[in-house]
Amino acid sequence: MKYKRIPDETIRRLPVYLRGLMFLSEDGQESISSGKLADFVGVNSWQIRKDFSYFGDFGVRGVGYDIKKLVSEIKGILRLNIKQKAAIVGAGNLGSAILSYPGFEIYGFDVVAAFDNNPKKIGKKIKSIEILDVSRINILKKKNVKLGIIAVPRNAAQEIANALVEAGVTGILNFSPCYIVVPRKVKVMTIDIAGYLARMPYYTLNG
Amino acid sequence: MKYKRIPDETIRRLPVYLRGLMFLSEDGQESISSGKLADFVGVNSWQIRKDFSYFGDFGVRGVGYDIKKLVSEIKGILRLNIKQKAAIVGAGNLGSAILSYPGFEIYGFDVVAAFDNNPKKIGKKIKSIEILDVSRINILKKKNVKLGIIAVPRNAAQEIANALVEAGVTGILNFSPCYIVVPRKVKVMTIDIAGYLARMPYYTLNG
DNA sequence: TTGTGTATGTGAACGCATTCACAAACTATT
DNA sequence: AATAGTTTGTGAATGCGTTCACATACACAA
Repeated sequence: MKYKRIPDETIRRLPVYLRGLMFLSEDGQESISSGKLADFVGVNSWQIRKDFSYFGDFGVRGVGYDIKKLVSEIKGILRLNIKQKAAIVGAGNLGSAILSYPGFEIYGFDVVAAFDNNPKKIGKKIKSIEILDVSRINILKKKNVKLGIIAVPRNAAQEIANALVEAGVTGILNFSPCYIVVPRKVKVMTIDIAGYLARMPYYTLNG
Repeated sequence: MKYKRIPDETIRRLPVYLRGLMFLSEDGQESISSGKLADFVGVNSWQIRKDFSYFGDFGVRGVGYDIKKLVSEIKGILRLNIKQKAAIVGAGNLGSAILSYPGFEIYGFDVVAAFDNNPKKIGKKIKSIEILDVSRINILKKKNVKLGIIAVPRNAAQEIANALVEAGVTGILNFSPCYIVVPRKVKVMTIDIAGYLARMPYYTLNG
């Protein structure tokens, strides 16, 4: 094989492959062809082969790919071998939903803190996590939490982002529908749920 | 100007521009330059100009863009002029959060039905929407609902998708972390929340 | 050991999106 | 009316990702 830079679009697809492969692995399967995997995860087989080719020779011609090897390799690339600590800010509807979302554990994420500014919520627990006042976000520094999830109304998002950065967070997953400014060293990913929905009519109503 | 096909990536950015512009409009502003808008929404100014150039001459050189005209044009392209009816399946944590998410209204979406398979939830209301049993999804045909939102555990997602398609839905927003198969005429957009998070360590831990 | 069937790996072609650079068009001022 | 200062609009260059086509490699059977 040849070592190449892994394209960003490939990185974007890796979690898709990963969850598919982990599912198959639990199901007892040991290897799978790019064609079968394609049907399972919804990506073209040639795209899958190209993607895998960026980081090694995992396939055996005539046979397919070794699932366990692939899982381990993808986890390594995404740095999911190490357990990641995360904190969530905003314990409203969306925040609570995210907090109790089962999907994070399979990737090795551990939500260790939750914050809100509503006095009624502070002190209560969700999934054994006590909700703290937002003014205490800086405890994340001590806890060595590097990942923050923002689920607050848009007008508070920038302020919360600032607090998170101040507390040493290097990655922010932002569910507020707005652009937030951070130092270059910090990575922000914004998930604009309403934005997805807003594109729907374009695709379904156009000829 | 020259009429060209609007690239898909431009379509993806339109909701971003739209919410920024609607915000500015409510704020009383009437026009804005690509540079200022760039700072506000987090997209390069040349990218903004290029994007806008695909669908008309809205700018005045030396001045900027007329916000109201832009808002109206973008809404037209995305087909957001007509009020869209949507239904949600799955009234768990995530479903409830989505149901009470304020962001959909601004784009003109109206959630008119909710479904769940948990007998304890059926009959209850969230935001004045009564939760119905999933077996009754086919009433969407009568209600003329074309947009379905799936927020159920992954093992139920495909089944629900089938029911939605059967009920005449042409667009599905899927929050379950799995690939679902539908007829070609139906558009599926999957939002894999955990997938976003899974990519975080790659960006924050790599040199 | 030879042949048949299957599936990978990858260079090359292609297509699409971003970025650049600058001419064109407007305002404001004197 | 002329000049200075902005800001748009867009052809061209660049860069990136997808798709294609096929040589390569392995399993299995006879």
